[in-house]
Formats: sequence, structure tokens, C-alpha cells
Amino acid sequence: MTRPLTSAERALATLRDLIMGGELAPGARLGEVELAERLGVSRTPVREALSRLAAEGLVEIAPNRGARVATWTVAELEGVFDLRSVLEPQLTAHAVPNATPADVDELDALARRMHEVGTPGPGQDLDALVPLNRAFHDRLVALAAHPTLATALAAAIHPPIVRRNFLTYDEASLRRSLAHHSEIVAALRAGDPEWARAVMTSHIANARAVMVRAARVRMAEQVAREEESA
Amino acid sequence: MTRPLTSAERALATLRDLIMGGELAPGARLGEVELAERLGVSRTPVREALSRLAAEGLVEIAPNRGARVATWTVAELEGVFDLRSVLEPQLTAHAVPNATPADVDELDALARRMHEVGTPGPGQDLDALVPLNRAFHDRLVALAAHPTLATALAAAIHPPIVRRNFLTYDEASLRRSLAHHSEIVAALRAGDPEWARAVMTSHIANARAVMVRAARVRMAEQVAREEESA
DNA sequence: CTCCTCGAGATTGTGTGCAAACCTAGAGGT
DNA sequence: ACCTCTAGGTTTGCACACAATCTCGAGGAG
Repeated sequence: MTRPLTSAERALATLRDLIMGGELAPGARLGEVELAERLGVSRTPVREALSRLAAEGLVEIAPNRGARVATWTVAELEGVFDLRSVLEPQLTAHAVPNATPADVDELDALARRMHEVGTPGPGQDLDALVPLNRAFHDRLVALAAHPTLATALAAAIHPPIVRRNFLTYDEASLRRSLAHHSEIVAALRAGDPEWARAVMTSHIANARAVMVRAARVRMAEQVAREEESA
Repeated sequence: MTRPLTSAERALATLRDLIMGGELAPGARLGEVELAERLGVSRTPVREALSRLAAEGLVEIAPNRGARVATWTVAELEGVFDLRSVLEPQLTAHAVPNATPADVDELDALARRMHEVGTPGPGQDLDALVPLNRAFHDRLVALAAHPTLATALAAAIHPPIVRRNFLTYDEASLRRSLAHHSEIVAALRAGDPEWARAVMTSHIANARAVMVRAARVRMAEQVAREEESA
């Protein structure tokens, strides 16, 4: 029998989904009354939800000025990747001894399906890749069975970024990323934690490079726009 | 001109101090009305403060049942040390290129004072050691200039644990710990990030060993008490 | 033309009341 | 002796009202 959720918890979950799903873009204003009406509750639980989301880093609250969906500078994004490049390889290494053959098979299936939808060509479907990628990484984190590291990682990874990042992979980087997943499966099957750790380190470094390049492009576009309007 | 703090922020700061300072022991009940009276505000800001402390991991909230100061199992404590053993060496390595000679001198002074008050003998004063240790580590984290890693670390380190841990150092471990501080200063002066990283890794491993031993002792004591009362 | 001042409106911060959920203790049945 | 159920008091969850603060634009001084 599952306990009925409180209003504040529903508000929290709904807002989180809205932000992570991209319906609420970074920088969007989050008025308390507006959200309260939208969710059918009073401002009190909305405030509580916003407060907790702020602690998660998904929204930013300025005293007396309200909340906005968090935005990130390039430097902050690089910081997040620094953190991931330390935590995820460690978690992956932890996962190795815990992975049963059945677990490895499931990860293998995910990696194969990512190849199917991710390989450039007629069958490519990048939108399908995002949830598969997420499932793969979540599965690995779960196998690590290390709540503290997992929590620290979850606090750092902001899915809107990952999602956006995925759409900016160039062909070579995307192929590398897909190959990494398969190679992690191989390392798991071999029971070699150092191998798995090394691949995951490469995987994050690759993602980081994609992110930095995309950020540079966005910045150049913005400069162009500003000069145009000047 | 510094903005006057809101009631919720005062409540948050006060509660955090009470918990970190040890006035509110782990497991202590945190009734909203009691805290509200104690802080001279209504329940609303208290609720907000508790909610944020819960997000920080310092208190645990059970729906409809109220808040308590967080407690940690040995496994959770070991998890925290796993996280620290990954993050702190990384932060320390980052700090090396940023440290000016003046910074190194300040850290050196802290390390020397820790030796003075920490060395077993007539001048020993373990209570003075705690703030010095904290100052040393905080200074290092600040030098790393890496907000993301620093935030992840701050979220994991619960000062009540560190404090309690310090009082359980045996003589050999304490000497090692003090020596580590001096050696980190030497690595900074030499400008060698890998040296600094290695020392910090040892430092955390040493602290972890002390924690595990202390936890075993506490567990044995508890078993003894339960058998006694049975 | 630029900068400052000052309201009106909107938005957040806090106090308070009430309903619902929870804990405790004790009566009664098995 | 043990379990079940219930009544009471206690505590939290939520809504609402009012106070405090901010935003933004109009108007005037320099």
C-alpha cells in the first residue's frame, strides 16, 4: 500500500519533470501564484517545492525576487564535467564486481539498441537515444550500490544539459560514445574494474569536449545576434 | 550595505549551528512549534529551514511525523569517506597552481599551530584542533577555486561526524594526520599537484580508518549495554 | 538628453487557523 | 498474557490574509 503523496511532493515532482523535460526553459520565471494555480494548490506547498529544487540546484532563488529555472555558465558546466569525471568512473568500477551475467546482458541490450537508433543513416533517431542513454547510466549507478556517490552525482547532473548535449554530438563523437557503452559492457563481462573505469573516464571526457564545443558555438551565435541588433 | 536576513535564513543558520555544534544530537526530535518559540518566529520559516536542512542531509523528515537530526549508519559513513577520498585529493591538486607564497605561509602557520596543540603532552588541546583543522581544509578548498567540486564535498561532509571523529584519534593516527598537513604544505611549496593529491588521499584513508575503528567500538558498547539491560 | 525620485501594482515573506494524520494509552476481547 | 480497537491529545500539512519588498514607468530637476 503506497502512501498518498503530499501536495508539496506532487508539486516537487511535477516541477522537476517540467524542468527536466524542457517545458520550463533555463532562465524562465517561476511565479509562486502562477505555479500554484497551475498545480491546483496554494502557494505554501509550491514554496516548499521551489525551496527543495533550489537545494538540488535546478532553480535559483533570489530573496524577495522570486525563483527562476537555473542557468549555467560554461565554467559551471565544465565544473560539472570535472565532478562527473571523478565520480562516474569510480561508480563504474564499483559496479563491476556486483554485475551478474543477467545484468550485463541487459546493459548489452541497451548498448545494442543505442547503436541501432544512434548510428547515422535512415534509422537514426536521436530522441530515442536520450532515454536509452539515461537508462544505461542509471543501471550502472544502481549496480554500484553506493548511495552516497550516487547522490552526489545526481546532485551534479542536470538532465536538461545532458539532453541538450546529446543533440549537438558530431558524428565522430557520437560513434565514440556508442563504442564506449559497448566497451563498458565488455569490461563488465571481463570483470575488470580498471578497464571499466578507464572507459568511463574517456566517455566523460568525450562528452565534455562536445559540450565545450557546443557552448562555444552558442556563444558565437549570441555575439553575432548582438552585433546584428546593434 | 548588507541586506537584512529573512527570518527563514536566520532560522536556517541558527539550526545549522546548533546541529553542527553538537547542541542538537543526532536523532534529536525537531518539533516545529518548539523551534519556532526558541527562535522567536512562527512555524512557517522554521518549516522552510527544516526543509532546506533536509536537502542538505543534516536533518531527516518523515511526512506527517516531523523532523529529526540525521543519523548515519557505519555503511553511510564509509560511503562519505569514499566520496571524500575521490573529491578532496582532486580539489587539493587543483589548489596547487593557485597557491601564492602568502597562501602557503598561512597554511604553514595553521599546520604548525595544529602541531602545537595536537601533539600529545601537557599542551595538548583537542578542542582547539577542530577549528584549526577545519580552517586548513577550508583554505585548501577555497584555493582550488572549483565551486562545483566544493559544493559536492560540502554536501557530503557532516561536521558533527568530523568533530566526533577527531576525539577518537589514537596517538599514531593523530601524528600521521598532523604530518599530512605539513606534507601538503611542502607539496604546495614545491608546486607538485600529484604529490599533494597523494598526501591528501592518505590523509582521508587515515581518517577513514579511525572512523571505522571508532564505529566498531561504539557498536560493541551498545551491544554490551543491551545485554546488560536484558 | 540623462539621471534621480516616487508611486502603483505586483510578488514574496511571515503569521495564524483549521483539518487531517499520527502517537499513546487504556479498555475490552480472545 | 497478548492482541485489537478506540478516544484523546499532539503535531504536521495546507490555505489564506496581511505586511514587507521589489519592479517599472512617469514625471521633474539638472
